Amino acid sequence: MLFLGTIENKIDAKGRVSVPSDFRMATKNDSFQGVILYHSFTHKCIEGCTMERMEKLSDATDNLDLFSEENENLNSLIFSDARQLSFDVTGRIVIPMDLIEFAGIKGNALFVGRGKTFQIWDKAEFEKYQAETRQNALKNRPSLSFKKD
Amino acid sequence: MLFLGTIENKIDAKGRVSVPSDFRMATKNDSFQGVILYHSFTHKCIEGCTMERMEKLSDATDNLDLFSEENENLNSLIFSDARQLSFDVTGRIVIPMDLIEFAGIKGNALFVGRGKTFQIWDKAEFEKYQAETRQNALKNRPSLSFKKD
DNA sequence: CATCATATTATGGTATTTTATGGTTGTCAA
DNA sequence: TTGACAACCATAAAATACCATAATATGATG
Repeated sequence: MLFLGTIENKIDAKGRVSVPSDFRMATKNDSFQGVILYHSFTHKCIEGCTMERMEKLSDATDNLDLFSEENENLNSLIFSDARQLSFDVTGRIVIPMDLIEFAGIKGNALFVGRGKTFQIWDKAEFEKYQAETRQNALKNRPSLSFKKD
Repeated sequence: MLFLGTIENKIDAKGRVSVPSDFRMATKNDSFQGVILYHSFTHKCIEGCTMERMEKLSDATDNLDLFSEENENLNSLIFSDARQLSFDVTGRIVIPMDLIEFAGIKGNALFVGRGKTFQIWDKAEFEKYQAETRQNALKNRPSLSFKKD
């Protein structure tokens, strides 16, 4: 299953927030009932995925030379920064404060589906980002077509 | 299976509408019993497809590259706008209000088969669209015109 | 061919469950 | 002991499951 759609939920003072129902459903077949969060390398937002995908990433980096510089960087950048957050009984997680601050989130969190991954934005920041990139993305729209079905 | 034909069904006040039987049949072998809807990038209508197709699209654009901004923007545009809607026991879905408003649908929804995808139109809007494209087609295909004797 | 029976679909209304959210309490470790 | 954090209630609103019926198609039979 995929992370689809855009949902806005409130974050309380403790950083507690409901993960959208559809997003939770997207992980219901996984052994780990929760999500992995880490800061985005390209935008002012939090990125998230399933544990399953993290393991896939790990397998991909395993193919690199153990002592290569690349491997060192990837491991330190991705895995050291990632936190696993499990859902509580009502479907909430507690987002660590440093991630909330990194994304500039105040009060409300925007969950943005991206297929295999998702992002968590401050609403205002997301609108700023969209204004900048939407037209560019539309220009590249022809590349969206399938090569083969 | 393909989405074929054009069927008109009623939408109630909650946005609830029966998906045409033939369209439901087109998804009967999929694991997700429902459809994915998103707003058209080119027309005043809603577009739809199966979850299977979405996953194919995800596989095509997913390259595990955490640092590619282009990849990020592209994924955002498609997946952040998509909603997964499962059929209820009688074969209905609830179309989100913002999509209904985007397409200008009032009362009745026109399901238009397009093979691997389909569209949902307001009837009047669809007829307007058809009239426009017919004229364009005529303009661009002078070879169709009859010779006067 | 007309008519009746049956199955499927479409539609409307209501009841129940799920979700999101806030607040409180318990617990473990620094 | 106190501060951080997880577990535990409680509740309003929203979503969806449920039930009943109408409309349509399908098919059998005399």
